[in-house]
Amino acid sequence: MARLPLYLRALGLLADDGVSTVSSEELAAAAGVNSAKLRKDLSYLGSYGTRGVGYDVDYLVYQVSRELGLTQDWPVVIVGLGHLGHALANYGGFASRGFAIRALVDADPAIVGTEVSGLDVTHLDDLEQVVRERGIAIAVISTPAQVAQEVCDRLVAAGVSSILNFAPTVLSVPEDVEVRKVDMSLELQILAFHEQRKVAASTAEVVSETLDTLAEVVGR
Amino acid sequence: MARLPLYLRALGLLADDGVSTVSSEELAAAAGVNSAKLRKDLSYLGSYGTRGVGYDVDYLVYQVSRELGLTQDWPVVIVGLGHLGHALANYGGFASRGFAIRALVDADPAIVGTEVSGLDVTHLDDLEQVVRERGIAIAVISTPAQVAQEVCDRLVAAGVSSILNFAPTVLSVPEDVEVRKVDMSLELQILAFHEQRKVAASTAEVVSETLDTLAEVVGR
DNA sequence: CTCACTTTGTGCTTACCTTCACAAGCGCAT
DNA sequence: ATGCGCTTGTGAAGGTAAGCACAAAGTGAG
Repeated sequence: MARLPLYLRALGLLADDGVSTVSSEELAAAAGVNSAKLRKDLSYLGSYGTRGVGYDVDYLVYQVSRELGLTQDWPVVIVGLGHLGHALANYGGFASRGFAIRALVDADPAIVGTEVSGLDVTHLDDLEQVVRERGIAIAVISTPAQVAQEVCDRLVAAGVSSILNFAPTVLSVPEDVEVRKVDMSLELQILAFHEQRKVAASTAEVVSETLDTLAEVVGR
Repeated sequence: MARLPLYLRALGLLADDGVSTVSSEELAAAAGVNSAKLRKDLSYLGSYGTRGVGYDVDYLVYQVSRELGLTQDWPVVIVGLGHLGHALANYGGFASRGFAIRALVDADPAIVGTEVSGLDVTHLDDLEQVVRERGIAIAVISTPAQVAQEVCDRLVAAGVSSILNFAPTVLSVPEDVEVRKVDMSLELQILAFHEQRKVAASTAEVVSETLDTLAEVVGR
């Protein structure tokens, strides 16, 4: 389930606060979901709760981590070191959540060879070699959209089977490869859509009120 | 619908290629969705297609943009100028898609007053003032998780009604405020989950094959 | 030991979303 | 003018997920 990481984060915060036991109600509130949904999700992993008491935080953290495959560190390559790639390379949230950035790759000669966040930047030409040598199964694509598909194809050919795509393109991959995409413009456009509807709604309200007033006046 | 931006991007690419008419089948392939779904989504906006022919690309771009509220430029504020905030401020994809970054806000005195991507960085203390003066309705939060809720509350109080949250926290807001979140670790964890299952599946396969072999041997 | 209280795990209903399949409509060739 | 082929728009079926509501199960006090 795609909500497990959310629960895991909430559990981590609780553990940091020294909480040892949590009810589905509390955890659901912390994760922003319905409590029945949370219990159903957790029951899918097995019966790790105690009726009348709740869930043991540490034990649940372990079980959820295990289910998510986070008991080991996954080696990750970041391809494309523009502003976004840099930000991702420097983002501390990865290391603390079971991911180890093991390679940085770019095509720009001005960047290749320099050190970013403690890692040497490798040239795109050596992509396959780096992926194979370092046993990388998960890749992050933060290149321009034009080259994203080509990079993707090469990653897949080199054995990568999970890709996180920040480029605004639809990537086509074999069905045994998992792709998730993050598109910031797209998210903003969805917000604009709702914003637009709010404005339209309030305009309609004003029009409606105006018409009511008119009707009153005419009715007199 | 949350897929309209996806269609819009595909349509933009087609328009750039000089394509004037497109069938639902082609557009669906370009956007990576089912053609029936696409037709139903578009029919919700009205009947803008011609049977036997398809959709006029330019006209459809206009209609979708209108529905998304992208015929005007939305002013946006970015709060938090760490690596990610910088990347967002420099991202060209916003301006070309109907968004104008009008303000950058941070709490770090070392950054306040400097210029990033052609805009002066304002101090967090002046957040409300900037939002009101520049008529900002959409905000991007790229601060550390600890201060995200506080920043969010202040934004809402200042009149912002749509928020794109990059901080790994669940924000609580009044129900008339729309929040969308982008959490990169979360996406990676979902990938790790699938990766994990692939490994588990292939291990199971090996075990199963081994058992088969054993059964054969024993059967002899 | 028993009873009252708490919280999990889950059967069932409801709502939504996806997809198939086809009638209706349009253009073009003859 | 007529018929053929293509594509849209949509009714209906199927599937999936959400949430209510309650039985089962555990705790602790008296």
